[in-house]
Amino acid sequence: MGERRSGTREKIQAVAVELFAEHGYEKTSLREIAERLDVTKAALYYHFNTKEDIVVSLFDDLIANVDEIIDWATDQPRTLETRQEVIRRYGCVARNRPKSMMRFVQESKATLRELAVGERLQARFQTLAGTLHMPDAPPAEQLRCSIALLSVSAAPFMLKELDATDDEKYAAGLELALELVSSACVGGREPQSKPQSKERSKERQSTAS
Amino acid sequence: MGERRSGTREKIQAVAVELFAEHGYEKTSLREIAERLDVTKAALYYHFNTKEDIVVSLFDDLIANVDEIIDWATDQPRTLETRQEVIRRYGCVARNRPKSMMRFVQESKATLRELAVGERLQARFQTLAGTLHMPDAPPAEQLRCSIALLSVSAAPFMLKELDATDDEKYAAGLELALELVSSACVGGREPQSKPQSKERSKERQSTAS
DNA sequence: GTCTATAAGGTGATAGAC
DNA sequence: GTCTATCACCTTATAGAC
Repeated sequence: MGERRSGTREKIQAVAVELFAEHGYEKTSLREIAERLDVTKAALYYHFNTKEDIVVSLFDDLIANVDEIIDWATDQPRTLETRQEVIRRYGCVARNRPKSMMRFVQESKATLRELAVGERLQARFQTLAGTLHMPDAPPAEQLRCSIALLSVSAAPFMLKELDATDDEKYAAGLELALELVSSACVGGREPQSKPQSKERSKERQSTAS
Repeated sequence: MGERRSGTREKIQAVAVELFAEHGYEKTSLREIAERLDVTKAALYYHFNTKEDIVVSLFDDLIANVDEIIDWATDQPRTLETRQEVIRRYGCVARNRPKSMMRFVQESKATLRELAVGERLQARFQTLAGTLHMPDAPPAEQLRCSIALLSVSAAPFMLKELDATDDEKYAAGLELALELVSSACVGGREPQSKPQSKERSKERQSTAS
């Protein structure tokens, strides 16, 4: 289980995700990736069978990590605490990868949709968002949850023009995301006679960063 | 100024934006567009000089409409009312075009970035978001404003899985967007001693749809 | 305005030497 | 593991007839 490999595979992945995020998947040619690594195109084919396989390999552990969050959330009571923890965990997962990865996911959705691994990703995000609200929650509620996930993972490149550190931007995304899931009503209807309403008043500090 | 043309140009645009949004710009070939219209590739080149020109033409009046909102907002006092009106107007602009257009903008950002018209678009959105907060607003505040614009224009395809009409989804996006710009603090610091604080307590009805 | 025919170029991918 | 050389394919775009 040691690093017995030369690490070329990982270098290919790192360069690829960077170029895919910046210029898009289709416009990034294997020639371009190879040139950046000072190898030839053919060398890439020793490590990956196809161009698409590079993308698939990129998202393998992201998907696994999201699945872990989903599994955890499914076993928890649907409380405010749980929703906040889902946001925090997803924020950690997003932060623990190259920034360009979430950027690729967010800014090349049309491409990823064609790639089948994109469908898998999309399904996970859908399910993850589903853990943040009741199944029959109203549209605005469901939208709020999807946007909370976006906020906690996409802040650094949504605030690209802003002069601040990535840390500050991630913190801002987390702050907003927590606010979004906290103002959410738990059930499908207005939260006025539900027993869950006991959780609805103990928050409102930001816990940013 | 009448419709003296055969309308082929408009048909090309309509088909193109649909395919670009669904499969992405690069993966949509001119052959594919032509086939859908039962013409040949060469016919497209009578109406547009290049493939990129089709995209440019697509966004011409969207950009013009956004500019109008920016111009209007610039002349207004930076009040809550103004911010809400910006959201409403942008929501109208987004609704008044094919749904696939905003989808293309949101889901093919990497591609559009390479297309130069994408840079123009992006600059407009940046400026429009800037009208929703003070120049030195904290990161979370700026993020909230960007996300409000996203919410009001992207709800129908962000809620793709949801079983509801587009009208309901647009309404949900508007509701959330208004909430986001309403909970925003006006200045760069906490709103406690600013004179603008008089506007900060007359809202909190949703005015959805 | 639309067609047929074709040019020019880049792409993903493979074969086989080292 | 990486190379050279090559392939088949598809693309955008153009020329010129009708």
